[in-house]
Parts: sequence; structure tokens; C-alpha cells
Amino acid sequence: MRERADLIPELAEIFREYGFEGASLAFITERTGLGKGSLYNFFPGGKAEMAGAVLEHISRWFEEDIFVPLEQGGSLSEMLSHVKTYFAGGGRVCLVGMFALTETRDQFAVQIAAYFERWEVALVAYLVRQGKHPAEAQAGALDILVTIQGGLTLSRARNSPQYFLQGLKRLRQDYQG
Amino acid sequence: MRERADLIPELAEIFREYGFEGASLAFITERTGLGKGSLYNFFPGGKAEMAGAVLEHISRWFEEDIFVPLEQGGSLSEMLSHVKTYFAGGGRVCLVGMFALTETRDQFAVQIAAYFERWEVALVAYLVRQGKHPAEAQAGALDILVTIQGGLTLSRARNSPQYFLQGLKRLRQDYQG
DNA sequence: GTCTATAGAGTGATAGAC
DNA sequence: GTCTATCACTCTATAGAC
Repeated sequence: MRERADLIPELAEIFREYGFEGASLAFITERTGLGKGSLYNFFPGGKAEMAGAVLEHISRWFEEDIFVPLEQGGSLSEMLSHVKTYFAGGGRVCLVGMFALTETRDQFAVQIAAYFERWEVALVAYLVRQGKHPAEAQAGALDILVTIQGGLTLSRARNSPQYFLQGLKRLRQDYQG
Repeated sequence: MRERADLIPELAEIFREYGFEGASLAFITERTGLGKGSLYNFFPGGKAEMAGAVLEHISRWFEEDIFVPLEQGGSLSEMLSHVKTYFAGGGRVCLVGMFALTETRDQFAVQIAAYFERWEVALVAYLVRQGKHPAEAQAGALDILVTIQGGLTLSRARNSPQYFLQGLKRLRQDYQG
């Protein structure tokens, strides 16, 4: 017997690989080995609820492993290392960024915006703590987010991690405390 | 009577707005005012051929308006201005980047990779001409592409152009000849 | 008996192809 | 406009845990 919680990381990988529209229920049943009955038992709202749960799971992971450490004395270098690992060195896409760019966006606009806003807040707090003026910290936070997302997109597009990895390297240089 | 060529920019906007999977043929017929018969007359390969033609159209536009000028003496500042206009100051997504992140990617992987590779080549040529060492020019080209793409993703996600616009501003400062 | 987890046939709607 | 395949989803049925 499986639990709902066990299912979410698996669903996350499926959505990452095939997108929201591209991941059909038939495929989800095949990949998870669960019938539709089980899936709708766990997620009465269907695919939308599955994707929502995945976004929530991702947000929670980042909250615990990225945002809170950053606000409680962690270094930017540590954050970038965790990010690098999470995104498999540029080989794994950001599901939130993907959802943001596609038609799926409107449906999950609130969660998508909240994810990046939360990250930005944590980065600003970090940079202010490092002695930067608020305006400078704000600009730095935007730069960091943009560089991570852009690196992931380019690495996926060119099928090469160098865009992501070089972006991280520059961020280390430019913002190391 | 409409021509195939007239249709392509309209299709581009539709894919931009709804994604490849999200743009149903029913919707495309509605928006273009053309019957399915006409669409299949222009694009016998169906949706895939439509998207392919759109990607080709985009590549040609960038080739003429961005890549060639950059290689033939144009400034980076000019390029960034054109890019800013093209992407409506961050309000318009990059269709190629969007396709790169979604399941659509495999189908169009060659065109997607070629688009960014071509852009990178033009940027490297420009930066070398500005006196940068090859390695430095290469790093700069990656940084520019990453910043543009990341800015577009974040601006879409947060529904605010500031990510894209601030990215462009930094690029102007860091790479102005 | 009730609840949760399971499977999967069957629903109408709509997809893209022609 | 017609076609067939497939879509997300509903529903019925059944199992075992308590």
C-alpha cells in the first residue's frame, strides 16, 4: 500500500519530464503503477491537484533546505551548492520555471509567484546581512534568481550544463561574503 | 486568400500564449479564422509543422535583426535595445526558451539548440572584436544569454518586467564597449 | 459496518488528422 | 466536417484493516 506523500516525488519527475499537459493520466497510471481509482483517491481534484501538491512539495523543500538556512546564517556559497545538487548540475529543469512559461501558468500563478518571491526575500535578507544597501541587495537578489533560471533554460536548450555551472560560478565570485 | 507566410506570426503569438500542447487546432482555427482544411493545406504536417515554421521564422528574424548586425559592427547596446523591444520589455516570453523547457523540446531539439548556438557565436564574435580574450568572450556570451532568458522567465513568473529590465541594465554596464 | 486503497470499464468531450 | 484515438474524469466493485 502506498501513501499519497510517497507519490508526490514520482509525480514531480513525471511533470518535469513531460510537462503538465504532456503528462496524461494514462501515462501517470503506467509510471506509478497505480490505477485511476487510487490516483483519484489520493488526489480527488485530479491532475490539477497532483501538480498543486508537487508545487507545494517543492516549495517546502526549498523553504527548509534553501530559504531558512540562508536567513539563519548560511552562506551564499552553501546555497549555490545545494541548488547545484538539486538541479543535478544543470541536467534537471526547474518545474516552477517551466510552469511559469507555459499555459499552465495561469492555473498556478499564485504558487509560482510565491516561490520566487520567497526566494527573493531570503536572498535580500542575506545580502543585507552581508552589509549591502537595500537597493544593492535587491538588485543582487534579482541577479541571482535570473542567473539560476536562465542557466537552467540554456543548459536544457543546448543540452549542456555549462550555462548553469558558469552562472553559479559568476554568482560565487560576485556575491561571496 | 491568405498566404502561409502571413499565418506564421499569428501562429507564433498563439503558441507563445498557450504553448504547443495548449494551442488546440480548434483554437487555432478560431483565432486565425481559417478552417482545418486550410490549415492542413498550408501545413500538411499539422501542428508540428506549424510550430516548426514558427521557430524557423523566429530564427530568421533574429538572424537578420540581431545576429548579423552584431557581427557586422553593431554595438551590444543596440542588440539589447532590439531584444528589449522584441520581448516587449519582459512582457513577452521567448518561445524557443519555452519549447526548450517543455516536453515539446525533444521534437524541436535541433532548432532550439541551433537558435541559441547561433546567438552565442554572434556574441563571441562581438566580444572578441571588443578586445576580449576568447575565453573571456565565451564566458561573456553565456552570461548574456543566461541573463536574457532568466529575466524573461522570472518576469513571467512574478508578472513584473523588473527582472528582465534589470538584467539588461547589468549587461549594458558589464559589457559596454 | 466503515474507511481507505485498489482496479479498471465506461463516460462524454475533445484532440489532431484527414 | 468526419474520423478515430485519446483525453480527464466518474463510477462501480472489491479487498482488507479496524
